[in-house]
Amino acid sequence: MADLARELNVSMTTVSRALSDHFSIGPAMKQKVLKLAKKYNYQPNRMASALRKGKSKLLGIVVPYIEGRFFPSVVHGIEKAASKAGYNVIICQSNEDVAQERRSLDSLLSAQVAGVLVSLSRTTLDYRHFDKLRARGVPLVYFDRVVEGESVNAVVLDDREGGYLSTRHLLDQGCRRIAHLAGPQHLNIYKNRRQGYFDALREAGLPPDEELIVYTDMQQQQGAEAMRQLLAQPSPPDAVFGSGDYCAFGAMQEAKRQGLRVPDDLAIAGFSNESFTLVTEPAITTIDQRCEEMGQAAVRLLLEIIEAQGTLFTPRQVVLRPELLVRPSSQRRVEVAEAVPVLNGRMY
Amino acid sequence: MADLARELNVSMTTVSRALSDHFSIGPAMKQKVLKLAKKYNYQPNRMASALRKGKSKLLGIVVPYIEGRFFPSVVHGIEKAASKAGYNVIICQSNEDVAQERRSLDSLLSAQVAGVLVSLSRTTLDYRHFDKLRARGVPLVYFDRVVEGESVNAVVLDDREGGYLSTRHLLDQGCRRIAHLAGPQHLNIYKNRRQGYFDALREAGLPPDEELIVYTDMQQQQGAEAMRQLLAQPSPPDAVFGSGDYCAFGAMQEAKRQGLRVPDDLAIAGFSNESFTLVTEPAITTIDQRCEEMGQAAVRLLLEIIEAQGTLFTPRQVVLRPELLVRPSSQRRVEVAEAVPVLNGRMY
DNA sequence: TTGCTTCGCACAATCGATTGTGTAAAGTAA
DNA sequence: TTACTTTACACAATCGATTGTGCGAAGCAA
Repeated sequence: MADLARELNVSMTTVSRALSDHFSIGPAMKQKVLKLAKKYNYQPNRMASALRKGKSKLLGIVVPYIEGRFFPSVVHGIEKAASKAGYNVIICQSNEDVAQERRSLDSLLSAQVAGVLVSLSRTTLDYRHFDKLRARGVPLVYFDRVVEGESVNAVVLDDREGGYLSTRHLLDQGCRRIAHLAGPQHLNIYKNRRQGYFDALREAGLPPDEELIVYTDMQQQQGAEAMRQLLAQPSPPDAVFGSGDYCAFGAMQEAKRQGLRVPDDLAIAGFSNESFTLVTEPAITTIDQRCEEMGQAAVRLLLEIIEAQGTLFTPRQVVLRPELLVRPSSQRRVEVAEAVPVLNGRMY
Repeated sequence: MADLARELNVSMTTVSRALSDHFSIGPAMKQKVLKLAKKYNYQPNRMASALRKGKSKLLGIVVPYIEGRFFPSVVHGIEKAASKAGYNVIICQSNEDVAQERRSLDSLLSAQVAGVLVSLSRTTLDYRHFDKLRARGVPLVYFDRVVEGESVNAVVLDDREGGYLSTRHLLDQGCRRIAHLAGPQHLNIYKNRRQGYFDALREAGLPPDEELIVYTDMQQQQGAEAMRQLLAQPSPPDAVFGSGDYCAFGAMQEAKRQGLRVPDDLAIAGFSNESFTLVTEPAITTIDQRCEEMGQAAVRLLLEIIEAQGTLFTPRQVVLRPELLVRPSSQRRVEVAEAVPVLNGRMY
């Protein structure tokens, strides 16, 4: 910037203000500065700017990990929306570990991020480390795995609705003994999926049966294990709603291994729309989580808060509607033309 | 920092030097400063530090996208290694578009990153925009999709070896007319996979047959289309080596649709170890790309260059060995016990 | 005690951009 | 022409941490 100022025989003040379109700079001068800046391909030092202004153009993300289908897609959406708004994103993985989550937050704070997007680690039971953000005036938006309540900003999928839609669909297929593979209940998402399951059953006049609910850590093996358990019961289920695709798949494998036909003897539905659900045989009915929209919605909300800095901002919770994807693993009633499944993931 | 200095009745100089363990500060004072810093939970402003020192603790990543299996896993490895070394990573997506790749670089430069990791966009044919990095003294390491040559730092999978291993394996299974679904040849990875295919054929004394090579954009549909084309030939192939899992899967679907048995009538091998390859029927033989190792290796190399700043650093190319994963889609000879496939992806 | 080295710390400039305040010059109204 | 407003820009302080230089005090040998 000093070079530009020298060459134009003006002060750095003028250059700075010309570049930021300040009213006190004449249009002629603005043009000259802009042209020269382009000529020299001038790029402002954002650190210096951030230091002086106290606000950077950086957003922080803290996710449990960047693998599988869900988080990468959300991050994809976040980065897309953020870069469109002129922000860069710093990404941190908590690896499902509170301590690392805490460290990530510290790291983001010292990097002077303008705001933070968080999806809680599985081991986070105490939320005090997030207070530091508030104390420093750094806006926070949770997504997917959130702290529940009216006082936080959050973007979530309506997991209850997802659980409801899946269970309702299984009921519609004529299933009456629907088992549920539940996930860790301290995470809002799994709790809500289970709630949706309950709601659909109640609506159908079926009493919930604790025998039909198995708590798992969502892994494929545990799904298989749960299935063994369920099939050993005197009156085994005629359908399974898994809180995740991996455990649903494990359950399906075990059922097939034991000679059951899917969906005729046992209908199966999962959750998350993992890409592999499309290529299993049969393809697994699942719930799409609107990953990319979730990322974009989270960024929109965060930027809104950032722009409202100073003003009081009433915390808001954005709820996205899940989409039920009906596939052969649960389709008992309607005989559909066998569609060739097309993976819409990225090829490589 | 000013607060600490005031409370201890020393200068900020002393505080700063005590915290960075400078020799000119006495051990007693160091202890006092450290203790007070801990008490007040002091966190240095990394922007200010970076501004003064001219070097930040930020690394930039530019990838085509963050979806599918490959890039998220690499990014996962990068973030893991970087955070262990005290760095944060800023992530940018080029969306397979040169213009956006260019913008991403500018953005990272103005964020004053200490180094950049790049995987080229599919549309990048001209590499001049990377010169700006060199001009500004910002180290650059390419990974996977690289600019070829001895003069750049790069971490790649030995794609040629991968292609060789796959083709060799198919030959070992008794296949003699092995088709190849090739990818865009201006990307090193696809060119090399094809080269490995050629090498294996030559080694086996088989002349390459242009009729058996179909150029695709790696999508599932194009794989199916290619298969139709190949099966319509007078002497159709008895095996297919796809440059990617998606197109290999497309090919397999089409073959099955036309009544061929896999692997008996047609053996199939893909590339990338996409998670879905484990659950197709039959599961698809593929090549694991060592995604996470690639990310970690790239960070190691980049940090080495950063630390060697000033010193002359001879560009280095790191080559990772691919791993052939033999699965039923290509296993003609040996009858193996049917293993239950276990997805080791992240559940959700 | 003198002279010299070493230790421990402070002063002040610096990184690059921003911004409140001050001030000429130009323009306007009376 | 005088008085006043507006325009266009410069000065200098500032954000928070770092660092070359300088200086007093303590330690040591002679």
